[in-house]
Parts: sequence; structure tokens; C-alpha cells
Amino acid sequence: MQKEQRQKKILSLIRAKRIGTQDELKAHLERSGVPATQSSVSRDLVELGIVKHNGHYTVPKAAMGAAARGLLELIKAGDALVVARCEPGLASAVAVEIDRAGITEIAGTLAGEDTVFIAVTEHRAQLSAMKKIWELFG
Amino acid sequence: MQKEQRQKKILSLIRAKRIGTQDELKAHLERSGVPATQSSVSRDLVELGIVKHNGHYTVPKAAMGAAARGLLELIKAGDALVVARCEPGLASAVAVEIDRAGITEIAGTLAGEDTVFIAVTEHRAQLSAMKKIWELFG
DNA sequence: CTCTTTTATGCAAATCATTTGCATAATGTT
DNA sequence: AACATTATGCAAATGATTTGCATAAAAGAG
Repeated sequence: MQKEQRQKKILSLIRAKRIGTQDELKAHLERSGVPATQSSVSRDLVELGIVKHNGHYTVPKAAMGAAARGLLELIKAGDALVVARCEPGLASAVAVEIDRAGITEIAGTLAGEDTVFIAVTEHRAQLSAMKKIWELFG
Repeated sequence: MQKEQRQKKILSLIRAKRIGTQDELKAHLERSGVPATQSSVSRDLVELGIVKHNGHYTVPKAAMGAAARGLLELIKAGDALVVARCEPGLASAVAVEIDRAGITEIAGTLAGEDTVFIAVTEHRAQLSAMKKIWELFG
């Protein structure tokens, strides 16, 4: 699936350069080895909440919501574990928020200082749990 | 998708009647117009956390004895992990009790606030470890 | 222990959902 | 208006989940 990778690249490109059109963005993406079409770029921008302001695209605060609440990244670990990296000291807060969401495919969470282990019930649940967590913090 | 509907029916059937085998359950489902196979029923029962007790299936509720000592539920997580959900603050106590029991298929435990991760040595040990833990607290 | 019954699971096919690109419509700019 | 840019309906491609079959594993009976 290209989507996730493409959207990450879009975020970093837009933070780094001043980009004025979707075709320009498409060109940059292709130059960094990520295929793209204008259609997909258009849909990505909506999903990421990126808006055009003064003639160029910018990442709004909303897209940084997860980091603001401590969640930095989610990493798959084996078949039934997801590791959440957090800002130092915020792992418990992140874990509590995840627990409260009552996501059924999550078997349980264990928080350290800046890391949360999130056990999912089975492999097929791993991806959807990750999606739901991102939504929670989005 | 049949799955959701089938699982709902399974829950109500099991609460209403005394059902002893998966084939029996399959027959009841089909009589109420929901197609089913033993395979699917088997997988549904796991997903719903339904367990056979005294020769018939029941919707699980944490045994009183277990709850009194903090253990609320046991959940399989992937191949070699079991997650124990506990009353807030009692996870360490539960973990200590499990450790003391010296269950050989348990490789180790890690307790948080209300969650214990229980690593088992191999997949085939997962179910029997869960049984032994329930016995411990039952 | 062996035989029988019951339950679990690897695998491939079927089903269902998401993502994509194309064509083109809508919108904005000059 | 003419041109540039962005959005969207739709069908095809891709990916994920669910299912049934066949059979393995486990539990139970004798």
C-alpha cells in the first residue's frame, strides 16, 4: 500500500518546501521515488487536513494532535504486539487514553516511561488496532 | 457479511438454551436462518470469549473468587502472550500469585497498573496456561 | 491405550473493503 | 472567456477478512 508512505512524504515535503500546487507536490513525490497522481494527492491532502494558505500548502495544528498528546509513533512488533513511542513521561497518559477507548482488538497495554506495549488479540487485528489508535489521537 | 449477525445469534442462543457441542449450536443457528459451519462457530466462540463449562457453553463472566483477588479476565494475544486484565492496582498481586504457582509453560510475567502480560513458551502452551491460571484463581 | 467425538487450524477460495487512476466536473484566477 | 487547479464518480486494482474444507489436535469413553 502506497498510501501511508505517500502521506508521510507529503507531510515532510510540505513542512520542508513551499509547495503551491498538487502537480508540484506530485512531481516532488515522484522524484523521491513515491508514485502519485493528482487524484490521490488531492484526497491525501483532505485526509491529512492540509490546507492551502497564501498560495502554498501548510500542515495545520490539527495534524499534529497526536504528538501534542504524547504519542510519537506506532510500530508493529511481531504478530500481536504494537509498540507506541511517546514523549518522555507521557506513556501512561497515552496508555490510559487507549484503554479508555475500549478498542476490542486490544488485549491490554503496559506503559513504561516513554513506551507503551499494546497487545492485540491476533495478527489480523494488528493493523486495524493501529488505525483506531491513530484516529483516537488524530 | 454473516459474521456479526451469526455472533449475535450465538450469544442469545447460548444464553437461552443449554448447548453442549458446536454442531448443536450450528443446527440451532441454521434453524433460525443463519447459515453456519463448525469452523466458523469454533472461531466465533473464541472471539466472543465463550467457554465450555460443565459440558455446556456459557457467556463468561469473571468468576467471583478470581475477581475478589483482582483478576477480571484473560485474553489471548497472538501466539505466545496472554493478557490478564485486573482491578486497578492489583496487577502486581495477580502477577506474583501466578509466578508463585510455578506454571511451567509460563516464561514470565510483567505487571503494570491493571494489566499483566504473561509470556508463554510456545503456542501450544497458551490454552493450557490460561486454564491453569483460571484454576489458580477459581 | 485405542477408538470416537469434539474442537481448532492451515490453506485456498470467496467475499468485502479500500485505494487508485482516469476522465471529467467543479472551482478559482486572470 | 480561457486557463489552471482541485475535487469526485466510477470501475479496476489491490488488500484484508471471512469462510469452508480437510485434517490435525485435544478431550472423552471404554
